[in-house]
Amino acid sequence: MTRSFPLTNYDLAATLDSGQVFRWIPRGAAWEGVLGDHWFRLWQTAGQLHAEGATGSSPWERLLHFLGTDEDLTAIRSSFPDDPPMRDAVAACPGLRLLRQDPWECLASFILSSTKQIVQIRQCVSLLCERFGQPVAVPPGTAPVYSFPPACRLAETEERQLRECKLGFRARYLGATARRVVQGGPMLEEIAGLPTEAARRELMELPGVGRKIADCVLLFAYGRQDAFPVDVWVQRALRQLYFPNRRPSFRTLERFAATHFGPFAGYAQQYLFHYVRTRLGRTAFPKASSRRRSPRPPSPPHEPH
DNA sequence: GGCCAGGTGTACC
DNA sequence: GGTACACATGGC
Repeated sequence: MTRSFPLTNYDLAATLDSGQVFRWIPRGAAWEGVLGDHWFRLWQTAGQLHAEGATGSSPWERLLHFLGTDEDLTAIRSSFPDDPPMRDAVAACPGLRLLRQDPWECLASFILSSTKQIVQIRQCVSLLCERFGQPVAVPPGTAPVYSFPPACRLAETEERQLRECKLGFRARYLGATARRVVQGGPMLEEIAGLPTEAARRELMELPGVGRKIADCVLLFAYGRQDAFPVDVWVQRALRQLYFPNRRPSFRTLERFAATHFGPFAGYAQQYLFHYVRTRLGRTAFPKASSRRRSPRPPSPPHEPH
């Protein structure tokens, strides 16, 4: 059955294709994906979201929670620093949103993400679901889809089988983290109740999870909108947009990000990530050398008017 | 064929 | 506190 919901200030395509999630597939003007054990097809028209479920008992509330349709995006955007880079990034895609994902799926997916392109992460996640997930009900004529395999399923899977999903060296991390999550009982639920810094430390105890992946999980699954993942794209964005003609160290970028972007820094990060990835591209941002010093004395980064 | 990809762990200084 | 390198695989 299909239901419609009011929806404003929301760019569904950009949101589902912005590197937060890896299993939503465009089909014509719609997007198809799985939430838990439920298949959905989503599309939007002026002011409305349309959602088709495979059964009459689809979890609509969960879908809306996942999409974050209740979030006041205007208030969030107005908290951003009023500087040219942020204005450009927001103008490029004003309806970009953060999703509220399942922590395990998000954690496992980002363990696979290290030094992989997003298209390859999608492929790995898809293979994992096909081989170790459960079939999910779909409408007649729709290709079969599968749920994301739970930690207990991956914990008992041999590393060789994980590697066959093209995980490479990440297979060992995924298996080891799955076992830790299973042994830890409700650890992923308990993390939800911790302050952000304590939650980050807990996540970073898991094999294959460093600062960046921990921040992705905090931001994309636990709703910690002050978490600010700094990956290669965000490094490029910060260097080019805020430190042109300089060679800031990674540490400098982290310190800058921690203070510059305000209480919704993670949201600002997603706008910068999407902006640099879709509009500016890779070639505009040569990798900064960590050895060479700046040829000129440092000047303050770009300040608001 | 070389470089790069939503990094992390380890060894070393 | 840092820096260098290995780790798999595929796209461009």
